[in-house]
Amino acid sequence: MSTNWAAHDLTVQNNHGGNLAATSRIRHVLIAAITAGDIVPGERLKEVDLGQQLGVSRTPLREAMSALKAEGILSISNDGGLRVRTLGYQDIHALYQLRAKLESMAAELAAAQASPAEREFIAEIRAKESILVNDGTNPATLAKLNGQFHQSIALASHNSFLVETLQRLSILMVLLGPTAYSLAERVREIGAEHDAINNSIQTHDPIAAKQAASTHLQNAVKARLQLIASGHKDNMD
Amino acid sequence: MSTNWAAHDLTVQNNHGGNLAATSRIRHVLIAAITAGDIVPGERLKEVDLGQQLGVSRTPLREAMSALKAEGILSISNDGGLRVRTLGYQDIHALYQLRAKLESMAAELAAAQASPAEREFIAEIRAKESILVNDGTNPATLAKLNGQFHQSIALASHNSFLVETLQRLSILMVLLGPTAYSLAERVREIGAEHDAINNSIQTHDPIAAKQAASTHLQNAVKARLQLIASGHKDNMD
DNA sequence: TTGCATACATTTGCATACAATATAGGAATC
DNA sequence: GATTCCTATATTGTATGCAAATGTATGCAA
Repeated sequence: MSTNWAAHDLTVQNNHGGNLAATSRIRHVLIAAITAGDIVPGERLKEVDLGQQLGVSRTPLREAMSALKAEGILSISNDGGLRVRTLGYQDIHALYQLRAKLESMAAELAAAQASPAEREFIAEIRAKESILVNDGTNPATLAKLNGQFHQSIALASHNSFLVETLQRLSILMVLLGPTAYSLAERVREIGAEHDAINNSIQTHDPIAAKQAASTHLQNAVKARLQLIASGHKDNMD
Repeated sequence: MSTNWAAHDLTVQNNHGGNLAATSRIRHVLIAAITAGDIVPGERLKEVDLGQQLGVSRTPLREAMSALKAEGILSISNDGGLRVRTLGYQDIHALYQLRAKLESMAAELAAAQASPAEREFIAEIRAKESILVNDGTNPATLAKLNGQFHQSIALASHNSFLVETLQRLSILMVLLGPTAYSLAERVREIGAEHDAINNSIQTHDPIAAKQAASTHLQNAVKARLQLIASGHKDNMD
Protein backbone atom coordinates (compact mmCIF):
# COMPACT_ATOMS: atom_id res chain seq x y z
CA MET A 1 0.00 0.00 0.00
CA SER A 2 1.29 3.42 -0.92
CA THR A 3 -0.76 5.41 1.55
CA ASN A 4 0.40 8.89 2.27
CA TRP A 5 0.52 8.76 6.05
CA ALA A 6 1.77 12.28 6.22
CA ALA A 7 -1.73 13.45 5.34
CA HIS A 8 -2.92 12.59 8.82
CA ASP A 9 0.09 14.34 10.21
CA LEU A 10 -1.22 17.76 9.36
CA THR A 11 -3.98 17.62 11.90
CA VAL A 12 -1.79 16.63 14.80
CA GLN A 13 -0.87 19.53 17.04
CA ASN A 14 -0.66 19.99 20.76
CA ASN A 15 -2.91 22.40 22.62
CA HIS A 16 -0.47 25.26 22.23
CA GLY A 17 -0.51 24.94 18.49
CA GLY A 18 3.06 23.69 18.43
CA ASN A 19 4.16 20.31 17.19
CA LEU A 20 4.25 17.31 19.42
CA ALA A 21 7.31 15.17 19.78
CA ALA A 22 7.65 12.41 17.22
CA THR A 23 6.66 9.57 19.53
CA SER A 24 3.42 11.18 20.62
CA ARG A 25 2.70 12.50 17.15
CA ILE A 26 3.13 9.10 15.55
CA ARG A 27 0.79 7.54 18.05
CA HIS A 28 -1.91 9.97 16.92
CA VAL A 29 -1.11 9.43 13.27
CA LEU A 30 -1.42 5.69 13.66
CA ILE A 31 -4.77 6.01 15.41
CA ALA A 32 -5.95 8.41 12.71
CA ALA A 33 -4.81 6.02 10.02
CA ILE A 34 -6.71 3.16 11.63
CA THR A 35 -9.78 5.34 12.04
CA ALA A 36 -9.63 6.36 8.41
CA GLY A 37 -9.24 2.76 7.35
CA ASP A 38 -5.77 3.28 5.86
CA ILE A 39 -4.58 0.59 8.22
CA VAL A 40 -7.06 -2.23 8.67
CA PRO A 41 -7.30 -4.64 11.60
CA GLY A 42 -5.11 -7.66 11.09
CA GLU A 43 -2.53 -5.75 9.09
CA ARG A 44 1.04 -6.28 10.15
CA LEU A 45 3.08 -3.22 11.00
CA LYS A 46 6.73 -3.50 10.01
CA GLU A 47 9.02 -1.07 11.71
CA VAL A 48 11.31 -0.19 8.84
CA ASP A 49 8.54 0.33 6.28
CA LEU A 50 6.35 2.37 8.59
CA GLY A 51 9.28 4.42 9.80
CA GLN A 52 10.19 5.39 6.27
CA GLN A 53 6.62 6.23 5.34
CA LEU A 54 6.24 8.35 8.46
CA GLY A 55 9.62 9.93 8.12
CA VAL A 56 10.97 8.95 11.51
CA SER A 57 13.47 6.45 12.77
CA ARG A 58 12.47 3.18 14.33
CA THR A 59 13.07 4.31 17.89
CA PRO A 60 10.18 6.75 18.38
CA LEU A 61 8.04 4.51 16.20
CA ARG A 62 8.71 1.54 18.46
CA GLU A 63 7.81 3.61 21.49
CA ALA A 64 4.54 4.68 19.95
CA MET A 65 3.79 1.11 19.00
CA SER A 66 4.59 -0.21 22.45
CA ALA A 67 2.19 2.35 23.88
CA LEU A 68 -0.53 1.27 21.47
CA LYS A 69 0.17 -2.32 22.39
CA ALA A 70 -0.32 -1.47 26.05
CA GLU A 71 -3.61 0.17 25.10
CA GLY A 72 -4.78 -2.98 23.37
CA ILE A 73 -4.94 -1.48 19.90
CA LEU A 74 -1.99 -3.47 18.63
CA SER A 75 -1.26 -7.05 19.56
CA ILE A 76 1.45 -9.58 18.88
CA SER A 77 0.26 -12.13 16.39
CA ASN A 78 1.24 -15.78 16.42
CA ASP A 79 3.96 -15.15 13.85
CA GLY A 80 5.67 -12.75 16.19
CA GLY A 81 4.77 -9.63 14.27
CA LEU A 82 2.85 -6.68 15.64
CA ARG A 83 -0.58 -6.33 14.11
CA VAL A 84 -3.66 -4.18 14.46
CA ARG A 85 -5.97 -6.00 16.82
CA THR A 86 -8.92 -7.68 15.18
CA LEU A 87 -12.21 -7.81 17.00
CA GLY A 88 -14.50 -10.77 16.51
CA TYR A 89 -18.22 -10.92 17.02
CA GLN A 90 -17.84 -11.83 20.68
CA ASP A 91 -15.42 -8.96 21.19
CA ILE A 92 -17.88 -6.44 19.81
CA HIS A 93 -20.53 -7.62 22.24
CA ALA A 94 -18.04 -7.58 25.10
CA LEU A 95 -16.85 -4.08 24.25
CA TYR A 96 -20.36 -2.63 24.13
CA GLN A 97 -21.39 -4.54 27.23
CA LEU A 98 -18.56 -2.98 29.19
CA ARG A 99 -19.13 0.46 27.71
CA ALA A 100 -22.81 0.25 28.58
CA LYS A 101 -21.97 -0.45 32.20
CA LEU A 102 -19.41 2.33 32.43
CA GLU A 103 -21.31 4.98 30.46
CA SER A 104 -24.38 4.43 32.60
CA MET A 105 -22.21 4.63 35.70
CA ALA A 106 -20.79 7.91 34.46
CA ALA A 107 -24.23 9.33 33.65
CA GLU A 108 -25.52 8.29 37.05
CA LEU A 109 -22.63 9.95 38.87
CA ALA A 110 -22.81 13.04 36.70
CA ALA A 111 -26.52 13.48 37.40
CA ALA A 112 -25.84 13.11 41.10
CA GLN A 113 -22.79 15.27 41.60
CA ALA A 114 -21.89 17.41 38.58
CA SER A 115 -21.22 21.07 39.29
CA PRO A 116 -23.47 23.75 37.74
CA ALA A 117 -20.70 24.63 35.30
CA GLU A 118 -20.34 21.02 34.25
CA ARG A 119 -24.08 20.65 33.69
CA GLU A 120 -24.10 23.78 31.54
CA PHE A 121 -21.15 22.51 29.56
CA ILE A 122 -22.88 19.21 28.85
CA ALA A 123 -26.05 21.03 27.80
CA GLU A 124 -24.10 23.29 25.47
CA ILE A 125 -22.46 20.41 23.68
CA ARG A 126 -25.82 18.72 23.29
CA ALA A 127 -27.32 21.94 21.88
CA LYS A 128 -24.47 22.31 19.43
CA GLU A 129 -24.91 18.73 18.34
CA SER A 130 -28.61 19.24 17.82
CA ILE A 131 -27.98 22.19 15.52
CA LEU A 132 -25.39 20.35 13.45
CA VAL A 133 -27.67 17.37 13.01
CA ASN A 134 -30.36 19.62 11.57
CA ASP A 135 -27.78 21.16 9.26
CA GLY A 136 -27.01 17.71 7.93
CA THR A 137 -23.37 17.90 8.90
CA ASN A 138 -21.06 15.09 7.81
CA PRO A 139 -20.70 11.93 9.93
CA ALA A 140 -17.11 12.61 10.98
CA THR A 141 -17.98 15.94 12.61
CA LEU A 142 -20.99 14.44 14.33
CA ALA A 143 -18.91 11.55 15.61
CA LYS A 144 -16.41 14.00 17.05
CA LEU A 145 -19.11 15.94 18.86
CA ASN A 146 -20.59 12.68 20.06
CA GLY A 147 -17.23 11.92 21.64
CA GLN A 148 -17.21 15.30 23.36
CA PHE A 149 -20.69 14.74 24.72
CA HIS A 150 -19.78 11.42 26.27
CA GLN A 151 -16.47 12.72 27.55
CA SER A 152 -18.03 15.74 29.23
CA ILE A 153 -20.34 13.37 31.10
CA ALA A 154 -17.47 11.12 32.05
CA LEU A 155 -15.53 14.08 33.41
CA ALA A 156 -18.54 15.19 35.44
CA SER A 157 -18.49 11.82 37.21
CA HIS A 158 -15.42 13.09 39.08
CA ASN A 159 -13.83 9.67 38.81
CA SER A 160 -10.52 9.94 36.98
CA PHE A 161 -10.17 6.20 36.48
CA LEU A 162 -13.59 6.00 34.95
CA VAL A 163 -12.58 8.80 32.59
CA GLU A 164 -9.38 7.03 31.65
CA THR A 165 -11.09 3.70 31.11
CA LEU A 166 -13.84 5.14 28.93
CA GLN A 167 -11.22 7.03 26.98
CA ARG A 168 -9.39 3.77 26.35
CA LEU A 169 -12.52 1.97 25.27
CA SER A 170 -13.56 4.73 22.93
CA ILE A 171 -10.19 4.53 21.20
CA LEU A 172 -10.71 0.79 20.79
CA MET A 173 -13.95 1.58 19.00
CA VAL A 174 -11.96 2.69 15.97
CA LEU A 175 -11.18 -0.99 15.41
CA LEU A 176 -14.84 -1.50 14.55
CA GLY A 177 -14.67 0.69 11.48
CA PRO A 178 -17.10 3.44 10.42
CA THR A 179 -19.27 5.04 13.08
CA ALA A 180 -22.99 4.54 13.37
CA TYR A 181 -23.43 8.10 12.16
CA SER A 182 -23.30 6.63 8.69
CA LEU A 183 -26.85 5.38 9.17
CA ALA A 184 -29.20 8.26 8.44
CA GLU A 185 -32.11 7.17 10.64
CA ARG A 186 -29.78 6.31 13.51
CA VAL A 187 -28.62 9.93 13.64
CA ARG A 188 -32.06 11.14 14.77
CA GLU A 189 -32.39 8.34 17.29
CA ILE A 190 -29.04 9.26 18.77
CA GLY A 191 -30.24 12.81 19.16
CA ALA A 192 -33.32 11.71 21.08
CA GLU A 193 -31.28 9.39 23.29
CA HIS A 194 -28.72 12.07 24.03
CA ASP A 195 -31.55 14.40 24.95
CA ALA A 196 -32.87 11.86 27.41
CA ILE A 197 -29.45 11.54 29.06
CA ASN A 198 -28.87 15.28 29.12
CA ASN A 199 -32.30 16.02 30.55
CA SER A 200 -31.82 13.51 33.35
CA ILE A 201 -28.51 15.09 34.23
CA GLN A 202 -29.96 18.59 34.16
CA THR A 203 -32.79 17.53 36.47
CA HIS A 204 -30.45 15.79 38.90
CA ASP A 205 -32.04 12.41 38.31
CA PRO A 206 -29.33 9.72 38.61
CA ILE A 207 -31.69 6.77 38.17
CA ALA A 208 -33.11 8.14 34.95
CA ALA A 209 -29.67 9.12 33.68
CA LYS A 210 -28.32 5.64 34.31
CA GLN A 211 -31.31 4.13 32.53
CA ALA A 212 -31.11 6.53 29.59
CA ALA A 213 -27.40 5.87 29.07
CA SER A 214 -27.95 2.14 29.29
CA THR A 215 -30.72 2.32 26.68
CA HIS A 216 -28.52 4.50 24.48
CA LEU A 217 -25.80 1.89 24.39
CA GLN A 218 -28.17 -0.98 23.86
CA ASN A 219 -29.44 0.80 20.77
CA ALA A 220 -25.88 1.57 19.75
CA VAL A 221 -24.87 -2.07 19.71
CA LYS A 222 -27.99 -2.92 17.74
CA ALA A 223 -27.06 -0.31 15.16
CA ARG A 224 -23.53 -1.63 15.09
CA LEU A 225 -24.67 -5.17 14.42
CA GLN A 226 -26.84 -3.81 11.65
CA LEU A 227 -23.78 -2.18 10.09
CA ILE A 228 -21.91 -5.45 10.28
CA ALA A 229 -24.82 -7.45 8.91
CA SER A 230 -25.06 -5.11 5.94
CA GLY A 231 -21.64 -6.49 5.21
CA HIS A 232 -19.75 -4.44 2.69
CA LYS A 233 -17.82 -1.53 4.04
CA ASP A 234 -18.69 0.35 0.90
CA ASN A 235 -22.26 0.75 2.05
CA MET A 236 -21.23 2.51 5.19
CA ASP A 237 -20.23 5.93 4.05
CA MET B 1 19.03 5.30 46.85
CA SER B 2 21.24 2.29 46.39
CA THR B 3 18.55 -0.31 46.00
CA ASN B 4 19.57 -3.59 44.46
CA TRP B 5 16.99 -3.79 41.70
CA ALA B 6 18.45 -7.03 40.48
CA ALA B 7 16.90 -8.71 43.49
CA HIS B 8 13.48 -8.40 41.92
CA ASP B 9 14.92 -9.68 38.71
CA LEU B 10 15.31 -13.20 40.03
CA THR B 11 11.60 -13.76 40.23
CA VAL B 12 10.88 -12.73 36.69
CA GLN B 13 10.52 -15.63 34.32
CA ASN B 14 8.12 -16.49 31.57
CA ASN B 15 5.79 -19.47 31.77
CA HIS B 16 8.32 -21.79 30.23
CA GLY B 17 10.90 -20.98 32.87
CA GLY B 18 13.05 -19.08 30.42
CA ASN B 19 14.00 -15.44 30.69
CA LEU B 20 11.89 -12.71 29.19
CA ALA B 21 13.27 -10.11 26.87
CA ALA B 22 14.70 -7.02 28.49
CA THR B 23 11.79 -4.68 27.81
CA SER B 24 9.18 -7.00 29.25
CA ARG B 25 11.43 -8.06 32.09
CA ILE B 26 12.13 -4.50 33.13
CA ARG B 27 8.46 -3.69 33.14
CA HIS B 28 7.92 -6.46 35.66
CA VAL B 29 10.93 -5.44 37.70
CA LEU B 30 9.67 -1.88 37.92
CA ILE B 31 6.23 -3.03 39.04
CA ALA B 32 7.82 -5.34 41.58
CA ALA B 33 10.00 -2.50 42.83
CA ILE B 34 6.98 -0.25 43.25
CA THR B 35 5.06 -3.04 44.98
CA ALA B 36 7.94 -3.64 47.35
CA GLY B 37 8.19 0.06 48.08
CA ASP B 38 11.69 0.40 46.65
CA ILE B 39 10.29 3.02 44.34
CA VAL B 40 7.71 5.24 45.98
CA PRO B 41 4.95 7.22 44.26
CA GLY B 42 6.15 10.67 43.29
CA GLU B 43 9.70 9.53 42.73
CA ARG B 44 11.27 10.67 39.52
CA LEU B 45 12.74 8.01 37.29
CA LYS B 46 15.87 9.10 35.45
CA GLU B 47 16.71 6.99 32.46
CA VAL B 48 20.48 6.86 32.79
CA ASP B 49 20.50 6.03 36.49
CA LEU B 50 17.83 3.38 36.24
CA GLY B 51 19.40 1.86 33.16
CA GLN B 52 22.72 1.42 34.93
CA GLN B 53 21.10 -0.05 38.02
CA LEU B 54 19.08 -2.47 35.93
CA GLY B 55 21.93 -3.30 33.64
CA VAL B 56 20.23 -2.38 30.39
CA SER B 57 20.51 0.44 27.93
CA ARG B 58 18.04 3.28 27.79
CA THR B 59 16.20 1.90 24.77
CA PRO B 60 14.38 -1.08 26.33
CA LEU B 61 14.02 0.92 29.53
CA ARG B 62 12.25 3.72 27.70
CA GLU B 63 9.94 1.22 26.05
CA ALA B 64 9.04 -0.35 29.37
CA MET B 65 8.46 3.09 30.82
CA SER B 66 6.28 4.19 27.93
CA ALA B 67 4.19 1.06 28.43
CA LEU B 68 3.82 1.82 32.13
CA LYS B 69 2.90 5.38 31.23
CA ALA B 70 0.16 4.09 28.96
CA GLU B 71 -1.06 1.93 31.82
CA GLY B 72 -1.29 4.94 34.10
CA ILE B 73 1.37 3.80 36.55
CA LEU B 74 3.85 6.44 35.50
CA SER B 75 2.95 9.98 34.57
CA ILE B 76 4.74 13.02 33.23
CA SER B 77 5.18 15.62 35.93
CA ASN B 78 5.09 19.33 35.26
CA ASP B 79 8.87 19.47 35.09
CA GLY B 80 8.85 17.07 32.16
CA GLY B 81 10.25 14.15 34.13
CA LEU B 82 8.57 10.79 34.38
CA ARG B 83 7.38 9.97 37.87
CA VAL B 84 5.50 7.24 39.65
CA ARG B 85 1.89 8.32 39.77
CA THR B 86 0.69 9.51 43.14
CA LEU B 87 -2.85 8.78 44.21
CA GLY B 88 -4.69 11.23 46.44
CA TYR B 89 -7.60 10.55 48.73
CA GLN B 90 -10.11 11.17 45.94
CA ASP B 91 -8.23 8.84 43.64
CA ILE B 92 -8.40 6.01 46.12
CA HIS B 93 -12.15 6.38 46.36
CA ALA B 94 -12.47 6.59 42.60
CA LEU B 95 -10.33 3.52 42.05
CA TYR B 96 -12.32 1.39 44.48
CA GLN B 97 -15.61 2.77 43.19
CA LEU B 98 -14.75 1.66 39.68
CA ARG B 99 -13.38 -1.68 40.82
CA ALA B 100 -16.54 -2.31 42.82
CA LYS B 101 -18.65 -1.76 39.74
CA LEU B 102 -16.51 -3.97 37.54
CA GLU B 103 -15.86 -6.78 40.02
CA SER B 104 -19.57 -7.05 40.71
CA MET B 105 -20.25 -7.06 36.99
CA ALA B 106 -17.72 -9.87 36.58
CA ALA B 107 -19.19 -11.89 39.44
CA GLU B 108 -22.69 -11.44 38.04
CA LEU B 109 -21.65 -12.60 34.59
CA ALA B 110 -19.60 -15.47 35.97
CA ALA B 111 -22.53 -16.72 38.04
CA ALA B 112 -24.75 -16.54 34.98
CA GLN B 113 -22.58 -18.08 32.31
CA ALA B 114 -19.40 -19.70 33.62
CA SER B 115 -18.69 -23.20 32.32
CA PRO B 116 -18.58 -26.13 34.76
CA ALA B 117 -14.79 -26.20 34.48
CA GLU B 118 -14.57 -22.52 35.29
CA ARG B 119 -16.80 -22.89 38.33
CA GLU B 120 -14.65 -25.75 39.58
CA PHE B 121 -11.51 -23.74 39.03
CA ILE B 122 -12.86 -20.82 41.04
CA ALA B 123 -13.91 -23.16 43.84
CA GLU B 124 -10.48 -24.78 43.91
CA ILE B 125 -8.70 -21.47 44.28
CA ARG B 126 -11.05 -20.49 47.05
CA ALA B 127 -10.41 -23.81 48.82
CA LYS B 128 -6.67 -23.37 48.53
CA GLU B 129 -6.95 -19.87 49.90
CA SER B 130 -8.99 -21.09 52.83
CA ILE B 131 -6.34 -23.63 53.77
CA LEU B 132 -3.50 -21.13 53.56
CA VAL B 133 -5.36 -18.65 55.74
CA ASN B 134 -5.71 -21.28 58.46
CA ASP B 135 -2.02 -22.05 58.16
CA GLY B 136 -1.26 -18.41 58.87
CA THR B 137 0.55 -17.93 55.58
CA ASN B 138 2.32 -14.63 54.97
CA PRO B 139 0.41 -11.63 53.51
CA ALA B 140 2.26 -11.65 50.19
CA THR B 141 1.23 -15.20 49.35
CA LEU B 142 -2.35 -14.53 50.38
CA ALA B 143 -2.43 -11.40 48.25
CA LYS B 144 -1.23 -13.40 45.27
CA LEU B 145 -3.94 -16.01 45.72
CA ASN B 146 -6.47 -13.23 46.19
CA GLY B 147 -5.45 -11.93 42.78
CA GLN B 148 -5.94 -15.37 41.26
CA PHE B 149 -9.39 -15.66 42.80
CA HIS B 150 -10.53 -12.37 41.36
CA GLN B 151 -8.92 -13.06 38.02
CA SER B 152 -10.54 -16.46 37.66
CA ILE B 153 -13.92 -14.80 38.18
CA ALA B 154 -13.10 -12.09 35.67
CA LEU B 155 -12.13 -14.69 33.09
CA ALA B 156 -15.37 -16.57 33.68
CA SER B 157 -17.28 -13.44 32.69
CA HIS B 158 -16.23 -14.20 29.11
CA ASN B 159 -15.67 -10.51 28.47
CA SER B 160 -12.09 -9.93 27.42
CA PHE B 161 -12.27 -6.17 27.84
CA LEU B 162 -13.56 -6.55 31.35
CA VAL B 163 -10.64 -8.87 32.07
CA GLU B 164 -8.15 -6.39 30.63
CA THR B 165 -9.63 -3.47 32.50
CA LEU B 166 -9.68 -5.25 35.85
CA GLN B 167 -6.12 -6.36 35.23
CA ARG B 168 -5.11 -2.77 34.67
CA LEU B 169 -6.86 -1.56 37.78
CA SER B 170 -5.35 -4.26 39.94
CA ILE B 171 -1.89 -3.24 38.81
CA LEU B 172 -2.70 0.33 39.76
CA MET B 173 -3.47 -0.92 43.25
CA VAL B 174 0.24 -1.30 43.89
CA LEU B 175 0.40 2.48 44.04
CA LEU B 176 -1.59 2.31 47.26
CA GLY B 177 1.13 0.45 49.12
CA PRO B 178 0.79 -2.65 51.33
CA THR B 179 -2.23 -4.88 50.86
CA ALA B 180 -5.08 -5.20 53.30
CA TYR B 181 -3.80 -8.66 54.17
CA SER B 182 -1.58 -6.88 56.66
CA LEU B 183 -4.59 -6.47 58.93
CA ALA B 184 -5.10 -9.70 60.84
CA GLU B 185 -8.81 -9.42 61.41
CA ARG B 186 -9.41 -8.36 57.82
CA VAL B 187 -7.99 -11.66 56.61
CA ARG B 188 -10.87 -13.63 58.14
CA GLU B 189 -13.45 -11.19 56.80
CA ILE B 190 -12.01 -11.54 53.33
CA GLY B 191 -12.40 -15.29 53.61
CA ALA B 192 -16.06 -15.01 54.50
CA GLU B 193 -16.70 -12.52 51.71
CA HIS B 194 -14.92 -14.68 49.15
CA ASP B 195 -17.03 -17.61 50.28
CA ALA B 196 -20.17 -15.60 49.69
CA ILE B 197 -19.06 -14.73 46.17
CA ASN B 198 -17.94 -18.27 45.39
CA ASN B 199 -21.14 -19.81 46.73
CA SER B 200 -23.28 -17.49 44.64
CA ILE B 201 -21.32 -18.44 41.55
CA GLN B 202 -21.56 -22.16 42.31
CA THR B 203 -25.32 -21.89 42.77
CA HIS B 204 -25.78 -19.92 39.55
CA ASP B 205 -27.15 -16.90 41.38
CA PRO B 206 -26.08 -13.74 39.50
CA ILE B 207 -27.97 -11.31 41.73
CA ALA B 208 -26.39 -12.67 44.88
CA ALA B 209 -22.96 -12.81 43.26
CA LYS B 210 -23.20 -9.19 42.19
CA GLN B 211 -24.28 -8.18 45.67
CA ALA B 212 -21.59 -10.23 47.39
CA ALA B 213 -18.84 -8.77 45.20
CA SER B 214 -20.14 -5.27 45.78
CA THR B 215 -20.14 -5.79 49.54
CA HIS B 216 -16.65 -7.27 49.35
CA LEU B 217 -15.27 -4.16 47.72
CA GLN B 218 -17.10 -1.80 50.02
CA ASN B 219 -15.42 -3.53 52.93
CA ALA B 220 -12.12 -3.46 51.09
CA VAL B 221 -12.17 0.30 50.72
CA LYS B 222 -13.09 0.64 54.38
CA ALA B 223 -10.09 -1.49 55.33
CA ARG B 224 -7.91 0.54 52.99
CA LEU B 225 -8.95 3.80 54.57
CA GLN B 226 -8.21 2.28 57.94
CA LEU B 227 -4.70 1.44 56.77
CA ILE B 228 -4.23 4.99 55.59
CA ALA B 229 -5.68 6.46 58.76
CA SER B 230 -3.26 4.42 60.86
CA GLY B 231 -0.70 6.50 59.06
CA HIS B 232 2.79 5.13 59.26
CA LYS B 233 3.71 2.54 56.70
CA ASP B 234 5.80 0.85 59.35
CA ASN B 235 2.66 -0.37 61.07
CA MET B 236 1.44 -2.13 58.00
CA ASP B 237 3.61 -5.17 57.79
C1' DT C 1 6.25 -36.81 -3.63
C1' DT C 2 6.87 -35.73 1.04
C1' DG C 3 9.56 -34.81 4.97
C1' DC C 4 13.41 -32.71 6.94
C1' DA C 5 17.54 -30.09 7.24
C1' DT C 6 20.27 -26.28 6.20
C1' DA C 7 21.28 -21.89 4.39
C1' DC C 8 19.51 -17.39 3.51
C1' DA C 9 16.73 -13.34 4.12
C1' DT C 10 13.82 -10.58 6.81
C1' DT C 11 12.62 -8.53 10.99
C1' DT C 12 12.86 -7.33 15.53
C1' DG C 13 15.64 -6.25 19.92
C1' DC C 14 19.18 -3.75 22.02
C1' DA C 15 23.06 -0.56 22.55
C1' DT C 16 25.62 3.38 21.52
C1' DA C 17 26.22 7.81 19.61
C1' DC C 18 24.43 12.20 18.62
C1' DA C 19 21.11 16.16 18.93
C1' DA C 20 18.01 19.15 21.12
C1' DT C 21 16.11 21.06 25.05
C1' DA C 22 15.59 22.40 29.61
C1' DT C 23 17.83 23.95 33.93
C1' DA C 24 20.70 25.81 37.19
C1' DG C 25 24.58 28.65 38.37
C1' DG C 26 27.37 32.47 37.83
C1' DA C 27 28.87 36.73 36.06
C1' DA C 28 28.06 41.23 34.53
C1' DT C 29 25.38 45.23 34.32
C1' DC C 30 21.88 48.26 35.81
C1' DG D 1 21.92 44.34 45.73
C1' DA D 2 18.92 42.65 42.32
C1' DT D 3 18.08 41.24 37.78
C1' DT D 4 19.08 39.52 33.37
C1' DC D 5 21.58 37.03 30.22
C1' DC D 6 24.78 33.66 29.08
C1' DT D 7 27.09 29.40 29.64
C1' DA D 8 27.74 24.81 31.41
C1' DT D 9 25.52 20.66 32.58
C1' DA D 10 22.04 17.39 33.16
C1' DT D 11 18.25 14.97 30.90
C1' DT D 12 15.41 13.59 27.49
C1' DG D 13 14.59 12.71 22.38
C1' DT D 14 16.08 10.61 17.98
C1' DA D 15 18.96 8.09 14.66
C1' DT D 16 21.83 4.43 13.23
C1' DG D 17 24.30 0.20 13.46
C1' DC D 18 24.88 -4.40 14.95
C1' DA D 19 23.42 -8.83 16.83
C1' DA D 20 20.14 -12.29 17.61
C1' DA D 21 16.02 -14.59 16.53
C1' DT D 22 12.71 -16.17 13.49
C1' DG D 23 10.52 -17.18 9.25
C1' DT D 24 11.28 -18.98 4.43
C1' DA D 25 12.96 -21.24 0.57
C1' DT D 26 15.64 -24.61 -1.55
C1' DG D 27 17.78 -28.92 -1.98
C1' DC D 28 18.54 -33.54 -0.68
C1' DA D 29 17.18 -37.88 0.91
C1' DA D 30 13.85 -41.35 2.01
